[in-house]
Amino acid sequence: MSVRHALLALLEQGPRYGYQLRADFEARTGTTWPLNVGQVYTTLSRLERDGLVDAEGDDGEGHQVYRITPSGRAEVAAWFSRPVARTQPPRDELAIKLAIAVTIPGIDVGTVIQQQRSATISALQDYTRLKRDVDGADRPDLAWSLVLDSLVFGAEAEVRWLDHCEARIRRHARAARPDETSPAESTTPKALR
Amino acid sequence: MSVRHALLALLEQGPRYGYQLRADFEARTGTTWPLNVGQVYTTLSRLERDGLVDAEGDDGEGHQVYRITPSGRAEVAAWFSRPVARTQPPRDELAIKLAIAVTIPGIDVGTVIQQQRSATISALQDYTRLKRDVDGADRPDLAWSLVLDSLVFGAEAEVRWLDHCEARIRRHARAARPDETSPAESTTPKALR
DNA sequence: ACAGCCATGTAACTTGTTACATGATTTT
DNA sequence: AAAATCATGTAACAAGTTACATGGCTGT
Repeated sequence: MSVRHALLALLEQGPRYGYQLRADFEARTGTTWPLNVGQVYTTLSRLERDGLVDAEGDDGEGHQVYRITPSGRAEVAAWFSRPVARTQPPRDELAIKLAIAVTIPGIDVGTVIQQQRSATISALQDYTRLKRDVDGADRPDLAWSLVLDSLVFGAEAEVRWLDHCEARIRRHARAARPDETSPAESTTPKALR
Repeated sequence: MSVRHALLALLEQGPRYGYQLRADFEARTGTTWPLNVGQVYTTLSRLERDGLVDAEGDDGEGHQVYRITPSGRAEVAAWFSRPVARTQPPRDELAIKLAIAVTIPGIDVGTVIQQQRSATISALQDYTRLKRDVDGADRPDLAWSLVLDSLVFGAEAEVRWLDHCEARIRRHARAARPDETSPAESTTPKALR
C-alpha cells in the first residue's frame, strides 16, 4: 500500500495529474524506487473507485487532474498518525532464505552468507556514492537524502546480521559435531508420527 | 516471491503435502510470519502450473503429495546462489512516509517520528521476550532464533534512523529559518513551467 | 526528419491474502 | 458429544508491475 498512500498524500499539496505525481514521488525517493508511470494511472483509478480522489476534467492545458476528497484526506491523516505496524512486518526474503538454508542439508550456508555480504557491501558503496551526489547538489534534497540514509542504515544492519549468523552457525556446528547424532528434525504434524 | 521460493526450497527435503509445508515453514519462522494454509495450496498450484513441482497422487494415507522437479531444483539452486538484490530493494513504507512528510506542509514530522519510535521500541521488546522463549525452549530452534535476530537488528536500525532523521530535520529547520525564503519547490516537469 | 520526452491510458499478468466450504480424525 | 486440529481446496480480490498503444510537442 506504499504507492497508494504515497500518491494520495502527495495530492494533499493540491490537485495534480498523473505524470506530475510520478515526478513528485521520484523527487522524494530519487532513483531508489523508480515508479512506472503506468502504475500511477492504475493507482489513481483505484483511488477514484474507492472515493479517495475525484477526477476533475481538463485543467485548461489538457491534463486530467485529480483532487483529493474528504475521505481521502482522512485516510492520509490516519496513515500519518498510525505507525507502520511491526506486528506483522513484511516478509524478509533474506531472513527466510537463511532460515531455510540452515535447515536443509546440502545447502552451503557459508557461501550464501558470503555472497550476500559482498552484494550488500557493494550496494552500500553505491548508496554512499549516490549520497555524495545528492547532498552535494545545487539544491540538496532532504527527503531523498533521508531515504538514502534509511537504505544505508538497513544495509549496515544486514551486514551485521550476516556476521552474527556466521558466528552463531559456527558455534552451533561446533556444539553439534561432538555428539554427531542429530538427524534432520521432523516437522511432520503430530498426527502423522 | 518469498513464499513461493521458500515452499519450493522446502520440497528439496523430499515430497511433502500442503499442510506439512506450512508446518515446515512455520517451524523456521515461528509466529513471525504466519502463513495462511490456503496460500500454500494456491502457491503449490502455481508451482505445478510452472513445472517446478509435480503433484503425485495419494501417499497411501490420503495426502496429496508434491515432488520437486528438476527445473524446480534448478530454480532453488539459483535462488540460493543469487544474493537478494539490493539494486531495487522493496519499497520501505516508513522511509516513503517520512520522505513525504518532510515535504508536505501541515504534517507534524516530529510527532510521526515519535509515534513510530514508540511502536518500534515496543516491537523490539516483544522480539526480545519471544527470543528468550525460543532460545530457552527444550530444543532451541536455530532458524527461528536467527529470524528473530534479523527482526531485532532491523528494528534497532530503524530506531537509529529515526533519531538521525530527528536530528537532521532540526538542523535543517534551523538552517532554513534565518533566511525564511524557501517556498515549496515545484516538481512540475520542465515543460510546464 | 527523427529522436526523445510529455502525457494518458489499458490489458494482462504476478504474488499475496483471506474467507469460505467440506470432511476426517483426534482430544477433551 | 463437542471442540479442536488435520487436511484440501476454491473463489474472489488487492496491490504491484510491465508492455504496449496512442498522440502531442520539442530540440537537433
